[in-house]
Amino acid sequence: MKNTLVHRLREMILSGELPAGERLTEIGLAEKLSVSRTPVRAALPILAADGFLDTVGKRGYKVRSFDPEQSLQQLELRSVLEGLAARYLAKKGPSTGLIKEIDTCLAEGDAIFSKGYVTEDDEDAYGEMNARFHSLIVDNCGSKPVQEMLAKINNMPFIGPSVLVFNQIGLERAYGMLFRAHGHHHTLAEAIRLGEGDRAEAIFREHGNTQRESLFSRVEASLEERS
Amino acid sequence: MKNTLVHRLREMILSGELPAGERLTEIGLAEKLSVSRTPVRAALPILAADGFLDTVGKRGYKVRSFDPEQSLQQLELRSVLEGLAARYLAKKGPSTGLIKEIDTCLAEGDAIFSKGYVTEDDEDAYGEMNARFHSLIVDNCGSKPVQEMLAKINNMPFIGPSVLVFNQIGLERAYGMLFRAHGHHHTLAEAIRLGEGDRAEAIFREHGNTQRESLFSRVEASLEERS
DNA sequence: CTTTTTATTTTTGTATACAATAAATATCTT
DNA sequence: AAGATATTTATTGTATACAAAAATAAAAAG
Repeated sequence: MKNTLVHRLREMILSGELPAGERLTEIGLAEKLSVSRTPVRAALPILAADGFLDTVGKRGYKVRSFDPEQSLQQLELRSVLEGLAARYLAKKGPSTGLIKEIDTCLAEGDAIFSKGYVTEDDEDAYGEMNARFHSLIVDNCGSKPVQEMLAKINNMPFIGPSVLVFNQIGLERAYGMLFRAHGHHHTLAEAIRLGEGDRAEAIFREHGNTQRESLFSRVEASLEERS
Repeated sequence: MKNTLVHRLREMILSGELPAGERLTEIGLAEKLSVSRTPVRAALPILAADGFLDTVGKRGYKVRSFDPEQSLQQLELRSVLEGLAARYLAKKGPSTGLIKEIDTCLAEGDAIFSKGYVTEDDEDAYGEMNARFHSLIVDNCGSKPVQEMLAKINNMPFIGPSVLVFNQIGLERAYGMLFRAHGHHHTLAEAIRLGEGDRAEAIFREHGNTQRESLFSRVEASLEERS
């Protein structure tokens, strides 16, 4: 993304500087950000389309309130779409180059878990690999509409890959969770190789439950933080 | 929608006045439409987000080329999401009021097909009822993310409910197609009533194939038209 | 005192001017 | 003449002024 202003506003919303429910006027934001109305006018519809803002009547926007239930639904939606992508990929059959890249991801994960525990550094490495693995599936599924939808979902608040951080839940718990998720990666890769579309889709849907667990932890942590 | 300019541009794209691949500059469009750059500047990102335009580099947009394959993928994506909505609805159980509204749709459809044939007027009535039926499922599925995604898909070119018109394929063929689709509605309603989420989802996915057939016909017709 | 109408204020919609940047062309050096 | 560099041109980014519309407040009528 190039537009720096939508990023600034995203951060302000996620950090709570712009609290949920707050009404946003072009003039007010322009003054607060020391720019003219024109760029904020360009940024607001984008943020609304990304799910950060709600339109209030036909006049202006307000910060969308954070709804944990809705975040879970977003997460599930992503799993469904990724499942569909996996089905497509299994159906058409992955290229040999793609299989190699997938195997690289699997090997990296195996290396991490072979120790029997995970460190904080491992989490970063796993997160990077995990994102790459998912991208491999989605980018090669052959359906641009699915890709674009997933890109939008990944831009939505609270569920993008970047927030799947595990450092708030304890390393022991993270180990089990990540290990299980990595197991899904293995079985998914197998299903794709074998051309088993139904199975690939089912695995990815179940895979989402792992992420859901992580989000629950995150919500709990953020709630404790505010008390 | 309020923004009349995006509508005008949509029409110009769909009608071919702005041919696929054409580069769009703010100043050029502003002159052609006799407005200033400001409103077109607001409209272009919206059209891009809706899938009518592609970004060319970091500088401007071009009209996205019409790809039949991609339209089919969009259609399938919609079926998958509607299937998910149907699953949700079946899982949580529909309210009695909702069941009544669904039954009303079913009865309207039955009345249309009881004659054994369809007229052009019937097509309008069926189309209206069909849209209402689908809305009932989606609006009551309980997942705002799914609803918003479907709203976006319905805004995309060539697959919105409004283009599911059948007057180009002959009334005999339309009868069979619509009758089959209506049968899906019946079985779907039953699955929802019985709380059979898996079945509801499967039916709606299959339901999409009917629409796919209609789109094929439409594409053929539009290709013949241009020759 | 309530309701309707009118005036005021707030906020968004549009137009235009200017600045910044990327693309294209021309110029210069070797 | 080829490549690199400067200059020009085209196009988007930003700021500001003004117009239109909507919300709010005030005033008048019943």
